[in-house]
Amino acid sequence: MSSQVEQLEAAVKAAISRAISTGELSGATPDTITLERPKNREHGDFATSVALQLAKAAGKNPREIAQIIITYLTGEVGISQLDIAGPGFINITLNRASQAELVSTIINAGKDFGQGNALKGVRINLEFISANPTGPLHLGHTRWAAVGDALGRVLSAAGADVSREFYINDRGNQMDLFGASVEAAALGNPIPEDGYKGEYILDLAKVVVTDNPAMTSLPESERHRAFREAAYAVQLKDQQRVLDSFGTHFDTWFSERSLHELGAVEHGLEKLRGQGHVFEEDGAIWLRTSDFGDDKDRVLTKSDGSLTYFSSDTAYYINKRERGFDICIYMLGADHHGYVGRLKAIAACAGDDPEYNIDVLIGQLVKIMEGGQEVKLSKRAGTIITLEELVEKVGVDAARYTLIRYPVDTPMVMDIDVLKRNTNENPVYYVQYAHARIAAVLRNANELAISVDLADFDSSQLTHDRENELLGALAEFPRVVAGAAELRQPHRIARYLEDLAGTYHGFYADCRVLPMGEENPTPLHTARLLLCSSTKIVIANGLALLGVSAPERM
RNA sequence: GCGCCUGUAGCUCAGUCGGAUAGAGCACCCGCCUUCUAAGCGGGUUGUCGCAGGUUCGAUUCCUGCCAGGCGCGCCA
Repeated sequence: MSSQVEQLEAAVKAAISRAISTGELSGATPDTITLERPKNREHGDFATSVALQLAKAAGKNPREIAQIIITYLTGEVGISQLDIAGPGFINITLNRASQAELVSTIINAGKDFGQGNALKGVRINLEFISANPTGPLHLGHTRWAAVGDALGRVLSAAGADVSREFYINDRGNQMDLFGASVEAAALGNPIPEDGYKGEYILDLAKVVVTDNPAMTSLPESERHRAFREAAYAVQLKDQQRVLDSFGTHFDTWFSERSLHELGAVEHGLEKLRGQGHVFEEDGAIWLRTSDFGDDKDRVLTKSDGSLTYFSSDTAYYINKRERGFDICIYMLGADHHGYVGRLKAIAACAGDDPEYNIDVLIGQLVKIMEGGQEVKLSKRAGTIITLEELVEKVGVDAARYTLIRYPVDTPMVMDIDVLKRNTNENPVYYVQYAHARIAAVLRNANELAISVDLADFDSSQLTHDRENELLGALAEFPRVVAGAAELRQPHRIARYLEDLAGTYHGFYADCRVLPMGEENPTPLHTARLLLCSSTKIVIANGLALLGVSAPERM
């Protein structure tokens, strides 16, 4: 079923085409018509500036063009009024009753309202967080834990086939250092100079030794390995537990080691060789990424024969593509933005289109305030804030919502004190409150035995300005979801929900929903209840896209 | 030096695939609960959209240069 907006767009396009075919307009019909919801309500339900855009090609005054379009648009189903305003805007006012049919659409669709097919058939690999399994997840990972998960939900809602992936960097020096640190802690030895010194290392050591008391008496070479593997397993499990309780779930936990064990690195190298971008120099094997915009070429195999981290990256990308993903999305922190060029170059070197097959999102860093002071984060000093601590302080909903509501390219500051408050400074409550409020109204209606049956819905009852405004906001939802998916910006969902909640609160203040006192239920009561019900669905669907709960009571 | 991001109200930030009077929350002032959740609603005050040019009917939005802040530029992982 096409949405109201799509129908309107088609109608405007058709009107222009007809005007062109009769010779009243010259030029071509634009591919897309932009319809926007005017900020000023006197400008109708929708407005379009096509007439202004066509002015040049048509060689006519924009207002004249608008007039011509209007003559062909008059009489379209659902349109009640057409006006020309300002330099040549066409303001469209919809027939209220036809707009109110949206209520039926939403209620019939239920959880599916907002789902679209803009990305239908597209297989997307969404990789985020991808932390080393050498410590707890901290604030730096938290933004992606929330935003990445929300983006996954949004992309799915737009019809994409999404797989969320966590790449485990379980190979290399860092792992050995990590193992050695835990081992030293268990044996009561000093932690190695450049090892891991957080307090959690001591806790890990205890857990590992408790689980395997015999481990400390193994021969040194075996002991080394045993500690590393045991600590790795415990730490990874801990990360998985924390993410699970945060509501962020992965389809695949992909181990870097497994990439090597499967021979994917050699396979990737062969594939790149076949594409002709691999060369040898100074005893090392290089990928000529500079052919595709990277600053410099990158080493795959060092002159001592060992593999670079970059070689894993290339192998991993090729592996993803061979698993059938069309688009690989990478979500990286700002401190890794220097990787964008080489990641894109990998795709190009593999013969792919770096503009389509790979999409790198860079998230600016998150600062945290507590007690009016910025909390300085330093791994070395041991002042890290973990995801788990943040959730303990402010709760999952507030943490997720706050992290998602800002575009990721804005550096953000989380104020712990504000997030603990149940006030409007904490917009998640504003949105959730609207949902709980509607739930209360619906419960009361149920007690009063007022019909909320769509069969009793009379759309012509909804004539109040507030009702119209609310309907307009509800109608926007599918576009917002599609836009958030296309632009990879889940924060748009949050902003929309805040706007919708505000519109609902305004409606609630001015439009009594339930009968008062001895008053008998009328069709207006039923119509308004159904309007409430559809608003509740949209808020719940929106919050679900963010992984935030929609409470029935607050 | 090169590259990426940011600069919008007193504060924290939206908005910008070019559009009609630039928005929200907080803060400050004033109203609204003897009937649905006041975690709410309504009203008032606040801006050289970093600076300077350019593109055009129209620029906060696009282009160029500059200024300021953050981050990054390894045969590290």
